[in-house]
Formats: sequence, C-alpha cells, structure tokens
Amino acid sequence: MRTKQGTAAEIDMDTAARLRLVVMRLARRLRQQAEFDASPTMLSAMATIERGPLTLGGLAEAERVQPPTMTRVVARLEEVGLITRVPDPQDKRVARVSLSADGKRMLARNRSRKTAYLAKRLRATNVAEADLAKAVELLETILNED
Amino acid sequence: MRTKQGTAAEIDMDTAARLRLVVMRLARRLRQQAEFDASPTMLSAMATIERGPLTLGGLAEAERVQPPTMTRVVARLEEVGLITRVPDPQDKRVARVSLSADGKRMLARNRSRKTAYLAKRLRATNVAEADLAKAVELLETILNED
DNA sequence: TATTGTTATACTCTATAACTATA
DNA sequence: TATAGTTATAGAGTATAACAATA
Repeated sequence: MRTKQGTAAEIDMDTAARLRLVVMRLARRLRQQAEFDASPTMLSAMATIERGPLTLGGLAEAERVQPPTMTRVVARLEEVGLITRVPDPQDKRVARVSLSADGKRMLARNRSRKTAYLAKRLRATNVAEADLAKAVELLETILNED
Repeated sequence: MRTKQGTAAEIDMDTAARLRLVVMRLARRLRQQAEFDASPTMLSAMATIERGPLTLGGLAEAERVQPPTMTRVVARLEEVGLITRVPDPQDKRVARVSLSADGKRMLARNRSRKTAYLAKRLRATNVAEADLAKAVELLETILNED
C-alpha cells in the first residue's frame, strides 16, 4: 500500500495523509452515533471542564476554539443544566464554569455507555489491547505536541 | 490514568472513550488547518472518487453520508472545477462523477503539501515510524470493520 | 412502483467583526 | 487603553422530508 523505497520523510508524508483521512472519517462516524445527552463538542468541553474549573477564555484555548464558539457551547450546556457559571468576585468580566451534579452524572454515564459503539468496534477488530492503547497514546501525543 | 485492575472489557471502554476524544479533537485540529484548495470533506470525497468513478449514491454510501449531503458536496466540487459529472447514457437518472485534470493535480499537490502540518507534528513527536504506521492501520481497521 | 438524485428546510459547529462591560 | 466575554452574521457540513425524473 505504501511506498516501499521512500525516504523516512516521504513515508511520513504518506502516513500523515492516511492518518488525516482516517481520523476525519472516524470522527464523522462518531459524530453520527446518536447522541442523546450531549454532542461530541459538548462532551469534549465537559471533559475539559471536569479537569478543573476554567474561565471561558481558558476553556476556549484548551479546546482550541475561538471565544465566541465557546460562549455558544457553554450557553447550551448551561441551558440544559450540565454546567454552572460562577462569576469571579474579583474580576467581574470573568466567568468560571464547572460541572453541575447533572453534568457529572451525565459524564459518568457517558463513560460507561456512550463509548459502547466504539468499544464494540474495537473488540470486533480483534486488536490487542496493548497495541490499541499505544495507538491512542500516540494520537494523544500528536494532539498535545506544541 | 487508566483503571489498573479493570477487566479487559472495562479497559476497552476506557480506551474507547479516550480514542473517541482524541479522534474528535484531532479532527477538529485538522479542520482548522487552512485549506486553500478544498475542505477535508471535499478532499475525502475526491480521494474516494479517485479510486474509481462512482455514482452519486455510491459516493454517498462510501463516504457514509446521506445522498443530499453528497449532492451538495459534489455541486461545490463541480462548481470549482475539481470534478466532472458524466450522465449515464443507459440510465438517465444516474450521474457518475470523476476527477477533472484540475482535481487530479490538486489531489497530488495535496499529498505532498497539505499533510505537511500533520507530518510536521508527527516528526515532532519523535514517534517511531513503525509504531505510527501500526496505529494508522489499526484506525483503518476500526473504520472499515463492518 | 421503485430508484436516483435534487430541493427545501433546519440544526450544529465553527469563524470573524463589532460591541459591552470591566480593569 | 487593554482584556473577557457577548452579539451579530455567515459559511460548511450534516440531516430528514418531500419531490421530480426515470426505470
């Protein structure tokens, strides 16, 4: 499938191209899985919020979206009661968001239910857990590399 | 980070959850890379078209989107001259799409240029090419498993 | 009647530009 | 004047429902 005699750089480009396609397609497939509680965007934001209450700007930065985007996501999350907004008493411009009890419960439920689709596929592939974990870690490294 | 004493199934779920998050985030990051020629959606469709001229329905199926979605994507691709539509002479309902010369050139250019961002990150991770290729193959397996 | 593709409509996610309130 | 966040607006990507043309 891949260039056999390429240099390391060439192989990298080829692998990068494949990675790009597969990630995009997997993401689309995941997006298509019915989300009854929250969209992937909302879940991702909530997972970030869970790691520690954040300002809206910090959250936008962590999620790599522009502030107006996060304003919207947070507004929806608040609307449905999954997060709460705590205005900073020191600096009235700032709002901190944290998970509500509902939000925590939902996230927990998600972890044991919403990933079932992917987990099922993973099991169907008959892939070694160790290889899979390694692949995930690799992707996380790529993602977090700055 | 992960449950240490969990059963295989539990670990799978955890890994699945992490995979889900990282794929979604990577996809977003990739989407955010400036696309001067075509969006990831368009590129993905073109890559599929390249493997053989397809009907619009076949293309929608291959890309796992609904027909109206593909109608739109194809309309945009045709508008900018990256593909051509060839009406089937046997069955006038059917239209086959294939890459235009421009489309082929663009796709080729993409393969050596548009994945540079990802390739750069991959190199920065100092990850072994073999591990990376294995991870990509694993993702492709997950994606194609039916 | 069944199939292929399109049009109409709507929702989510995202962005940039312009604005408000506060520091 | 600078910063945090919001509002206004727009575009891409996606879906479902209803339709037209053809088989």
